[in-house]
Amino acid sequence: MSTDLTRSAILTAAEQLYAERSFGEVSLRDIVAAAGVNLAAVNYHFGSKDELLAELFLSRATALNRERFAELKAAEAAGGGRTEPRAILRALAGPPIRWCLGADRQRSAAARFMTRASVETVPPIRKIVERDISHLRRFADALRRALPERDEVDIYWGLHFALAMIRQTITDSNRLRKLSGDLCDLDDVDAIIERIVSVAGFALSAQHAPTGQPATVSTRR
Amino acid sequence: MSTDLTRSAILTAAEQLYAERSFGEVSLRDIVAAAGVNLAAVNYHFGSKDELLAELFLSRATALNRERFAELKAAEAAGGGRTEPRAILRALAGPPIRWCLGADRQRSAAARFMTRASVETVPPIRKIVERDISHLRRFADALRRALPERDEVDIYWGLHFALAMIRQTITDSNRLRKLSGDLCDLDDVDAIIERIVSVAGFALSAQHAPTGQPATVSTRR
DNA sequence: GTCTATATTCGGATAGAC
DNA sequence: GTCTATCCGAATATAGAC
Repeated sequence: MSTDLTRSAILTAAEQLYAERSFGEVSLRDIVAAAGVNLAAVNYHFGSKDELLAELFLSRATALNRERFAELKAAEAAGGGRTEPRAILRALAGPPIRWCLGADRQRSAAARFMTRASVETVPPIRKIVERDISHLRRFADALRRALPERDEVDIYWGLHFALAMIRQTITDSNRLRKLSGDLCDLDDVDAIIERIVSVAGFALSAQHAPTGQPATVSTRR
Repeated sequence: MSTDLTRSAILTAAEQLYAERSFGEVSLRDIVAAAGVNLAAVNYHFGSKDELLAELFLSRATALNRERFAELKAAEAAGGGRTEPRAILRALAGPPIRWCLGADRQRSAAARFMTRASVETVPPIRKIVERDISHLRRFADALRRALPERDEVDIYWGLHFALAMIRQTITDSNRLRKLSGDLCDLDDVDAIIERIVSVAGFALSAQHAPTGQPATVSTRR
């Protein structure tokens, strides 16, 4: 391990390419060209293309989860007995949105890479993504404890929608910018996070009429 | 043209395979095997793999847009001068969600194929997807007319989030089912559409605090 | 229009020198 | 650990018989 320059050059180059094109469309030759290393180095360091992808994904997923959990724990600690649901949502949405829209280019690539990889059907990724459900469960549990009076179904749908907005904002922020004629400000990262938190919070907390009727709003706090 | 059985067999087989695996992972050999036709038939009928994909995507996108616009026009006609925003959102979310979660297997594959294809980086698709922004603009305009007092920015973000929830529900309904321990009922399609409409309606209509403070809800209707 | 057979390209992986 | 050269399989595309 240690500080292997070749190794990390491959990882960062692969991440940047995978952020914009799918797994099948990026060849090892593309990667080594971008990294400025030799073709054989990939197999030497990682064994195969699949294993390179798996290691990259696992590494980023671990880092993202660490950040999310740190914020979740902080929110739970700050809330004492009853954690604020919006603080939980903020711990979920904050890290990936800040990664994607923040100034750090590598972090931004990492966020886009991860959302792209999460729909990839390649075996090594599927396995890791499925294991990732357990991390979501931590957030679901936190929300259930924070909103014990709510129907569990609303909690899960709210989580589902929160993830939807996070993903869409990571993958399609450019379309939003174009569609809005640059009206939507994608530089104010905190405002975007609050917007997602606000909408997801509504999804969690409001009554959603089964059919036809408009939803009524239960004001909390 | 006419009723070419081979042609349509290829299209439906390709659609079903693309619904579950990405473009690069489905070979022409997979497609012709599933369709029960000869390998050379693809190039004879479509010219190339890319052109097959493009024709398939264009065909489905056209059908989906037709359905969405029919509902949009009906909503606008029913509303007279002032169209109900939720009816507009229903015209956006209803067709794809019904396709995906309804009983028609081919339609379901079509919905999943389209969301998968829309993130594909292959040239023929990119072109069509980008042209698709104009269809979204129709919905954005309808919402602007329906909510003239709202900040345009909220309209665009609401549309963005609506598309996010639609996409996530199409691609990740299984994860939701698993995460919720089968609590979330994915068979009640109308209830799901109403839930999306409800949350997207909130995104459109409520104040989203710039930072920190909880959002306040403006009750409509 | 449909088939078989084949040309051609491309990409992942590896052998073996240094 | 790094390089060159090469192998091998897979997949698209096509030529040409039927």
